[in-house]
Amino acid sequence: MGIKGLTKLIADNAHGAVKEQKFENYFGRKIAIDASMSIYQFLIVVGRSGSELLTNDAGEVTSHLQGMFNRTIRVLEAGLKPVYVFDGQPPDLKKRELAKRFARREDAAEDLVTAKETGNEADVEKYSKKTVKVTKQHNEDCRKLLRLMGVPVVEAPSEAEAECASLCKAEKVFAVASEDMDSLTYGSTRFLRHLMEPTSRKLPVLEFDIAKVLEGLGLNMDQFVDLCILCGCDYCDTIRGIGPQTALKMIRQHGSLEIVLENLNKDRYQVPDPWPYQEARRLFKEPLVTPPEKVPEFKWTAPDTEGLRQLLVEENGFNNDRVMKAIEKLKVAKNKASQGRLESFFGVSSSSSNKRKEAPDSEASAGKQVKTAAAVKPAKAASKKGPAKGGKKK
DNA sequence: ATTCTGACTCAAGACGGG
DNA sequence: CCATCTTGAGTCAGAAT
DNA sequence: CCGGTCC
Repeated sequence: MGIKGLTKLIADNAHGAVKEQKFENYFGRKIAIDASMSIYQFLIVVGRSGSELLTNDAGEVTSHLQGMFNRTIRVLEAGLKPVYVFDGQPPDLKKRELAKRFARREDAAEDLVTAKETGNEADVEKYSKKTVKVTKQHNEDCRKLLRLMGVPVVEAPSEAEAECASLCKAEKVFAVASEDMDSLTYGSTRFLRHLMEPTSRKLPVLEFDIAKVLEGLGLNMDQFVDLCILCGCDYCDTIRGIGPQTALKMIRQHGSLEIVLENLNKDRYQVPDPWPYQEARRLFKEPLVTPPEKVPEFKWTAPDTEGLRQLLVEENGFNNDRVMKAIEKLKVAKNKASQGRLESFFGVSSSSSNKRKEAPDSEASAGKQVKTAAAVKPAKAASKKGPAKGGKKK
């Protein structure tokens, strides 16, 4: 579940590390996205009524396809270049955490049975959400769908978040989009939250700049990783009595987990018996990922019309007209996106952007990007609600 | 008065028509 | 050996320091 | 912008 309390800690202590951005600002950017997390959300919410989801004639769930298809079209229409990253084998250290989640799901499954028997609609709704799991089949379906849509897919050897961060560090992508704060712990240089929310919830995209996070917290990257472990992560239990506040205080004071432990009042604080912080640290700093030089260059190709029709219409009962219209959108989006990011801003082409083989959009990303961010600022101030819309959700 | 815990809750997509 | 995997935010209680 | 529908 990410890093406990890290959002608040950064908000309180590292002002300026987070910028509010607009979705449209990422035109032309390559963005790494954790696929499993998206699929999970689709299974929770798309087409659900009671404990039912969208299904094909064979009774197989299709909510994930519906969700992934539409969202990806949306993303491509906005000119973003998504790279979907799928999970591989979880590290051993995560097994205990996974077992916990498994148990929680089983409990929910029991409650669900009861709720169905007693006919309690609200409870059926509640518990069925908690029993959702992303299966291998869902992942396969989505990989197939994305490939047919011409969107690159990465299969991570282990944690998708770690792979995303690695791609970002190597500048294979501009940023990582996730809701999971441990993207930062893995070292994503640029990290986006709520990238998909603005359509549904009108939240601004939050862009975290890790360099500024470190600056604000007064830590180096190694210390930041230690801070995250001390706050609580998927790999280690927390030390009772130590939360985000004291964790930050202690790391600032002592500089590393080793020294913190040396100076820790063992009567006051009890360190969990196996507390594999060194192993956890290793997983954050040197996770199992594809070596960046072995990552093939990402390509966004034209959609395979017949393949999509076969998969969605023939095999899964999607409405033919809808699918065809959607494919048209894809084609249009592809043409629009094939122009560079700079052209979309200035209306002219920049010849310099073709020099490097891999850098058409990472060169603009480096330092100058700050200027465009500054240009956006007034817009943010102006967007301060108020006018015609009213804003009340009734 | 501050800080952490733990148990709890809630909501989560996207499109198109009126 | 098989199949596996979500997450955050907010709040409110009570306990420890 | 709200409400039903998507499969």
